[in-house]
Amino acid sequence: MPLKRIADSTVRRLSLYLRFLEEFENAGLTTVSSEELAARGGTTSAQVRKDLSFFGSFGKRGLGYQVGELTQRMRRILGLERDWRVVIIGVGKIGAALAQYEGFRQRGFRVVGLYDSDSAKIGREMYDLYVRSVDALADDNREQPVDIAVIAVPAPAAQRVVDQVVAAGITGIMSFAPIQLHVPSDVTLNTVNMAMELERLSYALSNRE
Amino acid sequence: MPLKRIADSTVRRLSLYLRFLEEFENAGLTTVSSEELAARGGTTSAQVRKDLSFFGSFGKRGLGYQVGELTQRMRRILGLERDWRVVIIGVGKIGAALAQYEGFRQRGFRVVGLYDSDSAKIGREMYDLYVRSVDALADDNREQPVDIAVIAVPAPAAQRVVDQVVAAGITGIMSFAPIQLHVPSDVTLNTVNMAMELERLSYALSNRE
DNA sequence: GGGGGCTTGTGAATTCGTTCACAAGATAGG
DNA sequence: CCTATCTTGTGAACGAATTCACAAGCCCCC
Ligand SMILES: NC(=O)c1ccc[n+]([C@@H]2O[C@H](COP(=O)([O-])OP(=O)(O)OC[C@H]3O[C@@H](n4cnc5c(N)ncnc54)[C@H](O)[C@@H]3O)[C@@H](O)[C@H]2O)c1
Ligand SMILES: NC(=O)c1ccc[n+]([C@@H]2O[C@H](COP(=O)([O-])OP(=O)(O)OC[C@H]3O[C@@H](n4cnc5c(N)ncnc54)[C@H](O)[C@@H]3O)[C@@H](O)[C@H]2O)c1
Repeated sequence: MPLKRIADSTVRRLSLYLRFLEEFENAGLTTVSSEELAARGGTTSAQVRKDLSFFGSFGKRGLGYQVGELTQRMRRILGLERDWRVVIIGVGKIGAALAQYEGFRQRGFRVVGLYDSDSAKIGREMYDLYVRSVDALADDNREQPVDIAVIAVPAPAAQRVVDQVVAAGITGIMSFAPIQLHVPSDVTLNTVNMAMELERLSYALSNRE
Repeated sequence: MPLKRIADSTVRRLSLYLRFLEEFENAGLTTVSSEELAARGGTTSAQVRKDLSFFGSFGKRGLGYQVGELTQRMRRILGLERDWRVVIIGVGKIGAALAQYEGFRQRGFRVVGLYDSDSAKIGREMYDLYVRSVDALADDNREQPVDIAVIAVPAPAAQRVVDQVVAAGITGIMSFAPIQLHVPSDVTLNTVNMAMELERLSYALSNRE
């Protein structure tokens, strides 16, 4: 739908707007202005309107936006009207936390598989799923396609695991390993690098006024 | 040291460069060019040189950069030459994963305290520390100042906890709660919002080619 | 010691993202 | 029906970040 490439910063804000809209919806409000949305998100009303304008024109001049309708539109734009089938690879400390995380399921990200290379874990039931060997991934994906693989293995193993995921035919990857990963251009990769986030904080704290 | 405000994107890249430099150091290389650094990080050599130029001029024309020296400089710039005292508030699934995470300590982020509001957890020893009540935070901080508080409590409790952290006099906060938090301007807040990251992935997958 | 080959450091040009500012609609009230 | 008020949607202006392009410096070798 969008005519030109949408900036990453815009997509992040859409995600925020959606959260605020859901709050407004829960609070029983039926209409909201760009000004009110902006106040919540620490941005400006012009920014909100510009962000939305890339995707169409959803409001009524003089009135604002219908909360229910805009919520629906945001969901569609972000691809949240469907369920996403997610597998977690590496059921260690962070993998286990993610497997149990309710916030994922709430947004339609369903964890449908856990994979590990540790034979002590393979075959065990954890969080209502049986942990499987990474070697089974390609076959499993053929049987029931997976949309997103979450990588939660130690950094030195991450590139190899990503290669296996790609070879299995999975085209969406979210990684928590603090390294730069390489994937073919038809695979979408998103890395959450907590080490980098902490270093960013360290920089900010070290260089205050 | 930097003459003007440094862009967030620049700081993120510095953090990447540091990681690559450490790899080069471990591999025994003594010298590196902006071209080589760029290749690793998926950026351009001009970008690398521009990023570094905000902080000084660290290379030798015709030769490149001394790996050891540049590593040192990066550490100093990012504020990683010292140890940071970190407390984790909310010892649930993600809080526990973070408390055990080696990647933090390796970079000088030392977890020195765990806090929770659950009386079943308070007083228990977990990961070599005794879990304490959040009410003790202000006193504890007076005794031994804390640099960074990691917020790992449920979203509805997060703003209240942040207010307690701020009241206790801690001025660096890293939050994992998927909501917009508000802090006074002398407190530095950094939020890692995994829900947003997943939605970003959802958007990208829904709008490919 | 001078020339050739590299690579840095940085203004200038360009691209990208945000903010401004206002015409175009919409509503409400007299 | 006309006016006052409100808020959207969007070109245009502005500002920030990236990329270009090249002079300046360094090393090596002949
Ligand atoms: N623990 C945290 O809070 C945290 C925070 C940020 C980032 N991370 C990153 O997440 C990743 C995992 O960290 P962790 O603390 O959960 O480590 P962990 O050691 O607790 O868990 C790693 C898991 O991956 C499995 N594994 C190892 N190699 C594998 C392979 N080739 N294929 C499949 N599974 C494999 C191990 O058996 C183990 O179960 C690391 O890259 C780490 O840097 C962790
Ligand atoms: N689990 C994950 O993988 C994950 C991923 C991303 C974000 N998060 C976010 O991290 C936060 C924690 O998630 P979780 O899954 O670890 O939840 P959890 O329920 O496992 O843990 C929450 C902990 O916080 C404690 N707590 C609650 N209120 C408190 C208060 N007022 N003061 C101090 N402690 C308090 C609870 O006792 C519990 O120990 C949530 O905001 C969640 O959205 C979790």
